[in-house]
Amino acid sequence: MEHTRRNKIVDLLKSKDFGSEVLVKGWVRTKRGNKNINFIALNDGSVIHSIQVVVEVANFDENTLKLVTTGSCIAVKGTLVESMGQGQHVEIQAKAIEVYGTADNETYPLQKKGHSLEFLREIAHLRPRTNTFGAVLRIRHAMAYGIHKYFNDQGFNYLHTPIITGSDAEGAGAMFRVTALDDKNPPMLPDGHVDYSQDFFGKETKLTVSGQLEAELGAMALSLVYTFGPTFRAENSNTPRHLAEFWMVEPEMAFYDIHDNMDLAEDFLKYLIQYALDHCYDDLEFLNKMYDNELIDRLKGVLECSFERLSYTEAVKILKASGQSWEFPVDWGTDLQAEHERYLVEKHFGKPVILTDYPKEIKAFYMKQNEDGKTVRAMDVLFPKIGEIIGGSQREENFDILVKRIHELNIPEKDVWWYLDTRKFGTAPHSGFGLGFERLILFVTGMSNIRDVIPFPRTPKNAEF
RNA sequence: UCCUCCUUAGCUCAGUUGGUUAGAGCAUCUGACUGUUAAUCAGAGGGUCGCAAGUUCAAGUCUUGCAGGGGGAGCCA
Repeated sequence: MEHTRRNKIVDLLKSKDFGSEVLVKGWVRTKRGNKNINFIALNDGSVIHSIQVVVEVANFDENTLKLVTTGSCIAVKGTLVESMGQGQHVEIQAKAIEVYGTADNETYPLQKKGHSLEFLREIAHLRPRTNTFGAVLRIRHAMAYGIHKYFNDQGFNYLHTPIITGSDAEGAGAMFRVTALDDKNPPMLPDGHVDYSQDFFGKETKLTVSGQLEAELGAMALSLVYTFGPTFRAENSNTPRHLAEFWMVEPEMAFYDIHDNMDLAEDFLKYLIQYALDHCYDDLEFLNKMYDNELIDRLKGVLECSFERLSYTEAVKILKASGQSWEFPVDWGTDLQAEHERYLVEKHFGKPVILTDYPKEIKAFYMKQNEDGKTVRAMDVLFPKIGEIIGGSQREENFDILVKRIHELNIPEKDVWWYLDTRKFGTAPHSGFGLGFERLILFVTGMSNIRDVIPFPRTPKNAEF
């Protein structure tokens, strides 16, 4: 049995090659039947559907069949036939079964019946074997591939930015420290602080919160670059939209202004959603049926509309004129709250919204300042259900203005000298944005908790598996 | 981190104003059934009621603390 190439279930389910000999290997979802005939639903993860294996009990060793239980892993050699039953077109008449791995029914946690997502989070090592997580993980893969394909086709270069960083300049949140010092007896300075000059890198280092600053360095040579890698935030965020370890996509484009940036963001998101509909329809259909009846309609809706683009200032006017009562008051100069963003996206416009030109005080130092002296060329893409999916901006390319802003915010110039050098030598107008990969997967799958769209979520108080 | 709700069988949950031996469905096990579709039917086993303390003649039920989880908020992607 080992020497024959196995057939993938995704291919067999589409096959009309009845009578051919096939070999399938996978995990048993259910076995049912009577003392004469058994039906095994076998899944190998190649597709959400299982294939039905028909077993004439008389032809098999009773002890072998006893080991074929929900969760066990088996290989089946048999004949592909047209199904006599109602639920499927093809099935396999089994000739030989080899059990690779048993799964004790008394202790195997996954049942034939549905489980709560909360319970499955506690057994994240086994949840990929469920229909739901199979679907989510296949979609996640397709989106990762689609991202690379999109940027490659557009002439972007995939730039690997560092995971370990010595700069704390992004200001995107609390960071995890990286150290090789003895945690029981670290070298100390006279002032009582740890002496990181004796650490592995000779300075204090952290896990990155963003690859953007380094991506800008790449864009100042290759014109079009993007990063796609893990990102870490040590914030104590306990929400269905935050992870301590997540994946972020950050394109950075020389010679793009804020409008080019918005065009790219919109086209990029639509491409990915179309890619999911084209390549993951079975999985989307399952998720649409089981979790979110409006999922596929919502995805198609995004493709059909053009994103509403307006300035922060205009948004504030709309919110003030809305007559809604807010938990947090709307006022020019304060950041918009989730309730405000939701109103704009879900009630007022009923489609994705791109907000631009925010007050500079509530945005990062590197964003390009407008002539009004008050706002910066930021752009946030807001999506229904999940809120901010993309945050980006045109970058400040003027050396003097950027240095002045850095001083205003008390960012040590010595930490970002290399970043400032790009504005000193051959500076160029440029733009970029960050897409939270898991937030994209949330939107595309219709899942409602970000912990269910990454295989092994890292959140406060949880680094299991 | 804040607000709020939850924690009872392997899973999902019910459990009345505090009162005898804590229930159901599914799962598991045993048996029946010649093609099933979350198979069906019959029977059986399965519980430190999250942990700790308190109130009470009596606590799954009331109080306090702790832990874990859900939802909302903040931080953000």
